Formats: sequence, structure tokens, C-alpha cells
Amino acid sequence: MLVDWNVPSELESMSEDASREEAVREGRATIVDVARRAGVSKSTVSLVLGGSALVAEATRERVSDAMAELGYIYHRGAATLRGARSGLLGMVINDLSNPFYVELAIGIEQACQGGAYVPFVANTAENPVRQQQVIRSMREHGAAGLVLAPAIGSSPGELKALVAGMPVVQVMRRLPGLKASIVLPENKEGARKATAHLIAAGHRRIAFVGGLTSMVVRDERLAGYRLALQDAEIPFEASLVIETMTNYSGGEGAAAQLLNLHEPATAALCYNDVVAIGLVRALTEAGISVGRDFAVIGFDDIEEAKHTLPALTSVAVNGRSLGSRAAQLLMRQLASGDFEPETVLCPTTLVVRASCGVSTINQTGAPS
Amino acid sequence: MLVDWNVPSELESMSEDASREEAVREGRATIVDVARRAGVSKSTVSLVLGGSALVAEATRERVSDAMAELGYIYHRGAATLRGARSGLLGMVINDLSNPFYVELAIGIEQACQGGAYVPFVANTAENPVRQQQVIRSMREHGAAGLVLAPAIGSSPGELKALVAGMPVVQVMRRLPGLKASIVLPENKEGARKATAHLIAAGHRRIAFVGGLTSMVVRDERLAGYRLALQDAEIPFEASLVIETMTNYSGGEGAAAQLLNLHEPATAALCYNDVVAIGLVRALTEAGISVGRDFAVIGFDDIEEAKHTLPALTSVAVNGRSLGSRAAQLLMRQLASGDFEPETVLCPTTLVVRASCGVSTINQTGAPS
DNA sequence: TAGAAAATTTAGCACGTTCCAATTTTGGCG
DNA sequence: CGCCAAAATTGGAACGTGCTAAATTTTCTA
Repeated sequence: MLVDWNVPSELESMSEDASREEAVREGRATIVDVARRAGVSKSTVSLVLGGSALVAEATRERVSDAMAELGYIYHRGAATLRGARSGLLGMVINDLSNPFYVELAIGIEQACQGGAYVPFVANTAENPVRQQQVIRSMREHGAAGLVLAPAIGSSPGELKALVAGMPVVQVMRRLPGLKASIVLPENKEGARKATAHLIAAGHRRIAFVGGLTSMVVRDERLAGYRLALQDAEIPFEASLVIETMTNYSGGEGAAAQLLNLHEPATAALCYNDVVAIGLVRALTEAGISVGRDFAVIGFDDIEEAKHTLPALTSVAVNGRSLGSRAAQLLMRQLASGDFEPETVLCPTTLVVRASCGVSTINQTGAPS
Repeated sequence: MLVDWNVPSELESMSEDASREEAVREGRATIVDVARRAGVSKSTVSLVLGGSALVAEATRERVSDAMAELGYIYHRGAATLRGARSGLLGMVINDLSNPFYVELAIGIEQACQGGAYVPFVANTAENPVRQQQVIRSMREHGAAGLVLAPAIGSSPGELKALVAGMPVVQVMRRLPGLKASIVLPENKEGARKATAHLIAAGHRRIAFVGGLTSMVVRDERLAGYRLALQDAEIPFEASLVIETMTNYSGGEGAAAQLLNLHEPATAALCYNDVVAIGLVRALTEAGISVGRDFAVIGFDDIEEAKHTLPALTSVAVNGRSLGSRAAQLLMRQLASGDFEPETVLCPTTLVVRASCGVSTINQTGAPS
């Protein structure tokens, strides 16, 4: 069904010769309409649009006025057809209901502000099928490149064909088979630092809570956790590692398991802040004072972490800067035409707040 | 700078006659390439793409195979040029760092799942200038319609010209001069209900916290608050209305003001949950037990509200359904071609949790 | 003021698609 | 076997823009 585009907005004061033709025009004004109105050729209008230095100041002004009067809107579809860049950057995000990925998206957006690109977000909701659709759709619309936070269970094989010849920057998760750049937080080192902090505070029964075995990021964080234990010569204990969904309820469900252990945990490093907040909540409801009787550390340092009670100690990943880095990398690759994969590791910082119950006194204490 | 598109992906097994030509081809495969490979004309390929019933089953299959082999990607730019719908729905959101608007965006996304449209998010960060840019960019890319959560301070005049002839559905905020549909929560009634609830619990010093006078939504919620007071014959007191930024810090800052009043407040209805959470946090830190000594009610019922301590009582707006409604309305208008403005009011529900300290005992108590 | 040089403007094709009208193929039936 | 209708396929003209090469105008130089 064809809808009537247009409805030429109220134009006052047209020159008499132009008005006849414009009254007849259907659809949006084109470069040719502008040209006619300004009394130049369409080539000149095209030059004005491109900001070319070739066109005389007076002409440029006349053309600009004509564009304003006609409510001219540039037709990018036509331009890409001719080979121009679309100026679209696709961002394919696996879970927008997770605040961390929202931060990531905002970071990407911010990085695009100055540049010539407009970001274009889609949420795959961890659904590989939807991810395929979304990426295809972005290509169809001529996206110049992709920032991809892959959905769990994406198959690199299918993606490979879909993104052939287009630069892709992965964030957070690495898809093994995909030849593409990647921007990652220092997951392992961050988890190591956090765990070491708990150990330094005297904890020895430290749990790792959240995520599922299939998740690459979790593996990295878990590896950091194990490394810290190893450094402190504390034996690793499988029962202290709890798999959950990575949402609030996941964390809430883990509380009981931690407390019912034969020898209960006294501290937990969580896969991310959302899980940690759920855990804190459930522990508090169970009558345990988090920060005094039990230490919890999260991961990501989302905005919300500052505003829980007690405020959550967290390994700060800074989603915004991660997103910005990814977008910048992508834009740089687009500008240079060199799509050689790069890996960018973003440092993590342990932000100590009340939930791990470590006052400055303990921080300098002996490591057990 | 022109970048090399393409890099034709590894194609195995081509028929000998086709291989010569394809080896030479630059750029992405076109409908003509597919046609050649399948041994049909480009018109037939176009019909296959359109799912036309005209084309014979055997032919359709041959064409589909050719498309798969060549990694053909539909070029929407070219199609819109010829008059086809772009299939793009623009979503212009004022503040993606507010979880409520994220919910809204997710709702829009979900509504688009089945349909023929792909949503296209942009965050204006409450910046009217950026909003202009973003809307312009969306038009340039051929967006068929817009869901618009207007930035504070948007000027309807400028927008009007920009969206002329394109259906727009506003959400949450109404721009006075703009002739466009709008989807709104029942702000006034929701605020009235919440306030009445506090009054029924015995409170008489009830504050309204958050937002700035220029905000239309706030005016509506404030009106509901005043209405409830009036119904209970409690005089309105200007010092109980506190303006703040609509973020966590805004709520935090309000706590001191509320407690330092000549006659301190005992309850607060907040402009939104984010403000409410900030307020709860600051009150708790000041040693006040929220839910027992002080009642707080938020607005929006974001996911986070369930997970604070105490859990936050809130007027549930359901951002997702609001977003879905908006997207559905827009798609319906696009399908029918009838852009007559409509107003959709979404009901709100008071979700009672611990932060307003009302056990069932108090709920039935006398109203003052 | 002619002629050259510089500055500015323009004609026209190409891009990948859709749609219309026209053509070819198929199948049924006398 | 021929004819006709229905089914399937096709050629070619747009659509709005960018770019190249060429045309035109203006400015400068002698």
C-alpha cells in the first residue's frame, strides 16, 4: 500500500515561475527541484551539499535558501547507490535490559557524536536467530560497519558469510571463528584483583557466583578468581562456584546455596553487578548484614552499584569507554580502509565500597 | 576516501561461464549478478524477492540458490529510490541512561519483531540540537515514521518542518504545537492514587520530589498529587514541592531539604523511581528507616524498584507496553495511510512494596 | 582589449531496484 | 495440429544522487 509521502509544508513567497511546477510536484523535494528554484543546475546543488570549495559564496547561499524554502531532505539511499558512504554504524547488542550494555551503547553513541556516523541500535535479546535478521537488515540498509556484542550461542559460520567484507568490532565477547577486531575488558586481571582484595581482608571461603559455563567472559573472570586463590595457596573448591542466569533472580537464588554449604562462604565475587545486587538483596533478607558478616563484590560497576545499600564494591569496567573505544576503532578502520583485526584490552579498576566490608584498616592488613 | 567494499567471499564451485564475469565483479553482488547466475532476467529475480506468486516454483528455487551462492544482499537504498518503503522506524529517545526509557525502547523493539519494520534507536540525551540532527538523519535514511520521546526544551516549530508529512507518535511528553499522535501514561490519576494511598496511611506532610517546572509530565503528576490533597482537604504547601534533576543525585539532594523543614515531611511521592531511589538512599544514610519512619513512593516501576532495600512502592507505568503501544499505533497509521492524531492513555497501577511502610492494617485505616 | 588562466558551472552517465507493458512459454481443448 | 487463454518471463524506463570531463564565465596579464 502506497502512502502519500510529502504534504509540502506551508511555503510562503515562491517566485511565480517556480510555483507552478512545485504545486504539481508529488513526493519529497529533490536536488533538481532545489536547482530549479535556485536557478542553477543539479550539479551545483550537489556540490553545495558536498561542501565543495568550488562553488561561489553567493551561489551557495542561493542554493541553501532554496533548500530551506523547499524543506529539502537529502536522500541518502540514492547517494549510497552511487557509491557514497551511508554514514550508518550498526550496533548489535545482545541484551539491552542489562544496564551494562546500555552503558556500552551510550558510549558508542557518544563516540559517534562528532563523527560522520549515526549509530543504529538493535537488541538481539540473546537470540542468535534475531541476531542474524538484524545484521542482515543492517547490511541491507548499507551500514558501513558493525559493533557487535554477540548473542550467546551465535554460530560464527553463519555470521562470517553475513559480514563478509565489512569491518566488525566485537565487544565483550569473542566469537572464536570470526576474523574481526575485539574490544575487551581485562576480565581475568580484574577478577584476580577483586579476589585478592577479599583474601587480603581475611576471607578464605570465597564463592564465585553467576553465569553459565558456556560464556567466554565468565571463563575469563573465573580464571582470574582461580589465579588469586592459587597465589594465596587457597585450594579451589568446585562447590563454591555457582552457576546462575545473569539477572537479579540469579543472584537471589544463589544466596541459599552459599549459606547451606557444609562450610558456608563468607564472601562472593559475582559475575556481574546485576547478579551481585540480587545476591546482596537475598542475603540481607536472610538477616545477614552484607559488608559486615558477608562480603560481596560485583563486576562492571554499573551506575546502580553506587546506589544500593550497602553500596556495591565492584570491578569497574566502564561500559561507556568500552563502547567508545569500539566505535572509535571501527571508525578508524573505516577511514583507513584497513580492516586488519586488532585486540583492545581495557583496564579494570576495583572500586571499593561498603559491600565488601573492608575499611581502610583491613586493606593494608596481612594477606592471611 | 573511498574504501574497498566487497572482498567477494570464498565461493566454491561456480559454473564455468559465470566464473569469468564474477571474478571481475567489484562490490556486492547485485540482482543482475543473481539473474545471470540463475539464467533468468533481473525482473524475475525482483519478483522472487517480492515473494510474488507469478514465478514458477522451479525458477524460484534456482534464483534462491543463486542468491545464497553469491551472498547476495538486498540493496534497500536502491529500492526506496524507486518508491518502496524503507522499513525503518525511527525511535528518538531523550535519555537512554534512564532505565525507564530503556524499557520503552525495548517495548518498541518487541512490537517490531513480527512486523516488517526495523527500529532504529537514537539517544538525544535531552539535547534539542542533537534531536534535530538525529531526526534529520533518520529522514535522510528514509525512516517511514518516528516514535519520539521529546527532549526537554524541544521547539515544536523547528520540528514541525522536519517531520512534515511523516507520521510521528510522541511518547511520555507532549509537544504543544506538534500535530502528532501521543501515547501517555495516566500520570495524573496515578499520582492521585499514590498520594491518596499515603494519606490513607495517615500521612499529612507529604512531599512531591523531583523534576523541574518546565516538564509537562511532572505538571501532570503534580496535578494528581494536588488533587488527592484537595480530596482529603489537606492544604497544599509549596515548600513541600522540591525541584531536582531527574537522576539519583537529585533524589539524594532532596533528603536534607525535606528533613530540615520547619515541620518535616513524613512521606514523599517522587517524580520517578530514579529520584525515589536516590531519596531512599540518602534518607537511610541519615539514619531514617524508610518504610517505618518515612514513606517513599516512586513512579514508573522500573525493574530496579523491586531490588532496592526496602523494595520501592511505585506507580507502575510499564514502559514496555507503552513502547509497544506507540510502535503499534505508528505501524497501524503507516499501514492505513491515515495519520490523524490519536491519543492513547495507558493505565497505571500502584504497586505497593515496603518503602511506603503500609501493611494491610494501615491501608484500611481512616483517612486522617 | 585580446588572450590566457583561473574560477565556476553544467551535461550526462551510472548506480540497483521496481514496475509496466510486452513477449514467450505452457497447457487445454476442439 | 492449431488456437487460445493462462502462466511465466522479460526489456526498459524511471527513481535521486555523485562524479567526470567539458563548457562557460570571470579575472588577470600584458
